[in-house]
Amino acid sequence: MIAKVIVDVPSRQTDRPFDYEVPPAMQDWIEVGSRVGVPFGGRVLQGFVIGFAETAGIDAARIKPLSELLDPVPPLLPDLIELAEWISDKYCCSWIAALQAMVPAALKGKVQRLISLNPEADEEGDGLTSLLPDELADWLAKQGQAKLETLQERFPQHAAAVKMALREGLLLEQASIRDRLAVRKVLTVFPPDDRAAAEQALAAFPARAAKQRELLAFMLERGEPMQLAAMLAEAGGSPASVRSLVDKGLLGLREVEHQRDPYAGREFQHTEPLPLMEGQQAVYERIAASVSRGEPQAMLLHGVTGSGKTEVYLQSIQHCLELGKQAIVLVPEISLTPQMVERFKGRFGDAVAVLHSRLSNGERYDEWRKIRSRRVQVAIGARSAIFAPFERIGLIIIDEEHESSYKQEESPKYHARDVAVKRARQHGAAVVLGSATPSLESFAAASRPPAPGRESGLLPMPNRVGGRPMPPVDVIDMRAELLEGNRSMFSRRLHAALADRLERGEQSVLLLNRRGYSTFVMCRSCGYTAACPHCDISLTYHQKTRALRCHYCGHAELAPKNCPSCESEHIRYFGTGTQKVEEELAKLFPGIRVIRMDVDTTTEKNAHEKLLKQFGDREADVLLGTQMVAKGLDFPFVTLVGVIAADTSLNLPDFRAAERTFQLLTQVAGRAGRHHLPGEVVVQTYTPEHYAIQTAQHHDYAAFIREELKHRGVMGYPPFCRLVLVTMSHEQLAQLSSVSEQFASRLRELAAAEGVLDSLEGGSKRALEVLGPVSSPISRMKDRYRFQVVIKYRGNIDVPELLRKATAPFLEGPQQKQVLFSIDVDPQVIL
DNA sequence: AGCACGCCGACT
DNA sequence: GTCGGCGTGCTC
Repeated sequence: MIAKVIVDVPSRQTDRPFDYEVPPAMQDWIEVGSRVGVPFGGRVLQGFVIGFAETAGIDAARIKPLSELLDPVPPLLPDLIELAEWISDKYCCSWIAALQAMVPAALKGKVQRLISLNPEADEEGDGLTSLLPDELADWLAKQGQAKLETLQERFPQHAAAVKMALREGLLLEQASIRDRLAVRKVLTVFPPDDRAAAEQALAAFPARAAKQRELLAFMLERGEPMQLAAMLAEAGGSPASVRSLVDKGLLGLREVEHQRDPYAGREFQHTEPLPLMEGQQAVYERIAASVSRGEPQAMLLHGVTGSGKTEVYLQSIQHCLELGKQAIVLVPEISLTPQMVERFKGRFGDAVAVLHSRLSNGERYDEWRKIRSRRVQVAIGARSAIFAPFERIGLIIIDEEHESSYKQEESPKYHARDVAVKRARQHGAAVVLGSATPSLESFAAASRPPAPGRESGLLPMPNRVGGRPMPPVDVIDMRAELLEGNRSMFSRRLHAALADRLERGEQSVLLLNRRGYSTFVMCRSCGYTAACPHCDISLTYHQKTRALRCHYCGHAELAPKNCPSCESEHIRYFGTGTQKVEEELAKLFPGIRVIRMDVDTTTEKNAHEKLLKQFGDREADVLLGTQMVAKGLDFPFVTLVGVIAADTSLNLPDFRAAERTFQLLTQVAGRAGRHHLPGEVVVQTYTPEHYAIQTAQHHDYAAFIREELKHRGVMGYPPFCRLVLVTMSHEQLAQLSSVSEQFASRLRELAAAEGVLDSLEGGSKRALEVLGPVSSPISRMKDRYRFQVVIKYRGNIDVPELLRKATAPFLEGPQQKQVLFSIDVDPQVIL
């Protein structure tokens, strides 16, 4: 039997299955999805089995056997192997990158070399064994085998002898894959097996062994195993006293597998399904019916903020579980807050696994294993939770589906929404995309007339729970404020509204809608800005270390006191802006309590949650922050939302700028007046006439979509076409320029040969345009210049295949001199 | 990615 | 004359 294995080497040349012989002993254990150790080019590597064959595709003499099977239960399932192939094809990434994205990092095995004595050495009696230092040989004989590193540490002086012994076969080296982090083991103390004997011994204990006596008595009374650390903390004593009790055979001490549960010991208030409102009920029934049918279907749940989407999710999942199927819930990382987790844990208790980026590798591995071992039926998590290894998925929910964080920016550059649709097709599952502000792509897809006999995929929930009105939105023209002599960053309207909330003891949320979060350095006298010497980008200032750091390559330098260019002292560090707003607030409203949420205040672990909790407990009057305050917060005493400068995101040179602004304004406006107190929203802007702001003001998604679709149609952007961004990079500008030109023209030739090279403005069903090459927005990174080509196309065109053909000639020859190609299918940002 | 095999400079 | 530089190419 031959196993087809993808080896863990991130290189284009090895991105294909390699054939290995399956040793007979492994045959009943190995499956598609198994993780194996394989000999590869003189060393042992990790790989994944993607299939089997009777015979190998190459000369039988070259086939090697698999060296080990790494897990009794394969970490991947055949459907995920198939999905990995689909991802590698669609997103032009290596197979191994796609596979690796599906398993927790803890399973990325490392090679470990084990050294042992060769029992057959010196049978000829040539005396070679005497060359091995006795202390080393004795130690090894006792150990059985040892890690190479341990050997090196212990016998640094015997390097030559060890090398010789390995060469001569006195020592054997065995390479093996060890997980980065296996199951965590905890030293656990066990009460005596023989109670009577222990009690006797206790009575006979010498008086000076008081501590041992005490410990033994403690364990006898407890009668059940206890973690060593916990026991010592509770009963006092030292590990030595435990050790001697163990040596006397009175206590047991063993390593026990410890299951980490980040939510252990936390009580979750159990909740019952709430009665659904009319609008919710209709949507629920549609979803439930779809889950019951078991046919793949994607639906767009378009529900305004506060319409009760989460309750619909919960009951739909309930229905899915009752059918004996599993459910996956994706939420943006930022809204995976304790509030959210609580709602799911409260309804489904221990049937939920939670996967988010704050987990340690070990914790994530444990949550993942709960899924793999069928101990849970619901997985809730960020983007990568779409790969939860369930076997019968009935429902996949993607909350806030318009969020750009569903697109992974590193390879594999997949979009969780598209992967979800593919995975649902494999399982016959329903996909529910939920949003108050659906992406244009999803809206367009859901609005297409349904196939005959099928219902539309659009599920509207236009009303808020309890009939609460949407908060009124005031748009303030900051140009007029300035004309009338108000040079403050707060309009008179916002100032008055804030004063009013303070007086009434209600809370406010202030959003500083700034691009990025970085702080940069500029000289006010000559205009010098600190830039990275390796990248075409400003350095960001880090308060803690007083260092200037490059976000892209990690370059760091000490922040200068004087301008390096003109020696002036007028060098200034420009913060996120939130600091400035905070200062201004303190000046205008003495005694105001402000919680600032930006990169500076949320770098610490759990800082995010802590700050939100403080705000929820009404320890502050104002929550001031960047985009992160816009999402998913639900605080009853928030009655004012202020947006300090709505245009900053509008003016970005990106085709989604208007969409992002509309989404942000709508989301943040939805934070106000969610409960009994009525809310209001104040939006400050320099372009009040812009349709994104106008439509957000009137909570009019339909009007926004109409206008935005018009623009996208004229400009030729999604959803009217699809995009692929190809970025090329090289140290030498001339070489890059030449290759990128050749690549673009080759791409055009290939498209023309396929008969698809055509302006998108023409009426043909299949059309493809190649734009560029042009310099990338970040024109140099890590000492490499960057050029990009954008492909726009519509219709059924195999662009990945086209790209494979187009890049092929540039991937030959010496690799180090090559132009590097990076392909981003459906990019979020092209600028 | 590594590791081995293969052609040209500074050493015993 | 050899040791070793890392360029190039392969890994079932």
